[in-house]
Amino acid sequence: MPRAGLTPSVVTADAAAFADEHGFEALTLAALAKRLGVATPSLYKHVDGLDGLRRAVSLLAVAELAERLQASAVGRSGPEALRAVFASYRRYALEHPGRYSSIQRSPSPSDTEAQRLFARPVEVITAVLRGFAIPDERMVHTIRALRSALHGFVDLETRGGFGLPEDVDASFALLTDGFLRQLEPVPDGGGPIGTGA
Amino acid sequence: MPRAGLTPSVVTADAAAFADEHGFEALTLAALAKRLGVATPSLYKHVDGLDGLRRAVSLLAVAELAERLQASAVGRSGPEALRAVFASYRRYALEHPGRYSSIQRSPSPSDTEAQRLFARPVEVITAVLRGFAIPDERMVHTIRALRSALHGFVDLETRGGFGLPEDVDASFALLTDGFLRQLEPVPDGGGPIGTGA
DNA sequence: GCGCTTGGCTAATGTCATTAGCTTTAGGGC
DNA sequence: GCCCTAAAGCTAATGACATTAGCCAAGCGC
Repeated sequence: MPRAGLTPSVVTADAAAFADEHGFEALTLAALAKRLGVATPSLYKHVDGLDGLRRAVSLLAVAELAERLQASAVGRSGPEALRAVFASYRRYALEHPGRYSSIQRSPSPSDTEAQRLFARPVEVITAVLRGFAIPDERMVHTIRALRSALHGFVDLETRGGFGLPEDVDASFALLTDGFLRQLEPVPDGGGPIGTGA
Repeated sequence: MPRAGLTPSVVTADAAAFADEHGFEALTLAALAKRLGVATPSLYKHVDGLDGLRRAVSLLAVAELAERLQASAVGRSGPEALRAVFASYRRYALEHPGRYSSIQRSPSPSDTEAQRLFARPVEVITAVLRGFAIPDERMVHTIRALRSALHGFVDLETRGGFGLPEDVDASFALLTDGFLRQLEPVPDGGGPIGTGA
């Protein structure tokens, strides 16, 4: 019998694709093994059980998300950057609902690798907000408000929490505008957001 | 062997308590049966399997939440009512994380009973927002923004998504203020929110 | 060509959900 | 007070998964 050519990356990537197609809840070792044409226990050679697989998918997802956010902010600043980040955050969740769902379980504090990766999207957001005139003592609250609005909207949308599906784009635009209106933009703040964040 | 005296209500209430203590994910027929001192299959006399149990808990939770929101809005209007609703929404989620978690899976469109109950919290919010000068065409977007902010914050908080646990109250106060600032309150709009909503 | 690492397999165990079918409780009608 | 029946609870059996142990062969390094 020829080898299947699996590696941790291949398994994780396939798991992410499966989660996007069938939901993160439906991601199971048995289902993934079937998809890969392999017996279930074989997966243990590449990932550390179901928990390890879930963790791997969430790390993949959060890294991808951070990358997207970063990319959308590069070369932009202030409101323009914030709009871009909002839009790409939402787009990522809509394109990859299973992956997005996977990052909703916060990693254990002892998992420093995961902690590091999970911090990245927040860092991008923080960097973008530096282009606004936000007093230091309010910064953390503002970041939380931003994350809340963004996550809340996307979570409700991806779960089908909004009754009418038609003008969700308009709702999101209004949310974005509303958030921007709360920030006092610096006339022309720090330059564009670079790669360093 | 004497009877355990179970009923659908008792089973559901205990399931809700279990979910609050151990998380909605951990709610399992086997665990609940053990808690009730009964064999697992016995539960089928009262609830329709695991899915039925989850549904029952979510209906219980969403009804309780609606009641809380309603109660906090009664006798108040405008910003005062909105603040009260924000606060009681968050309090419910913090006091009953398992129940709150249970209402995050939106019911199937064919489940009209669930649809009806799930609409109630939104109706309370809608009633409160009527005390503000919001143009009709913006109402649905505003409701969505409000739900997003509220749900997003509470979801992040209950999942431990905020790094520093200390001044979360301050963050929530800021979120509430920020949202209110976006609404143009009617000088003295429609009276307080009544029981009919 | 040889051997060792390692990917993949089968077998076995344990947990959980679910169904079938039995037993006994306990309340209502007499 | 006594039976009779609906229903509460039980045990047994099945099937999906996750997980562990231990076997075997593929294919790379020499």
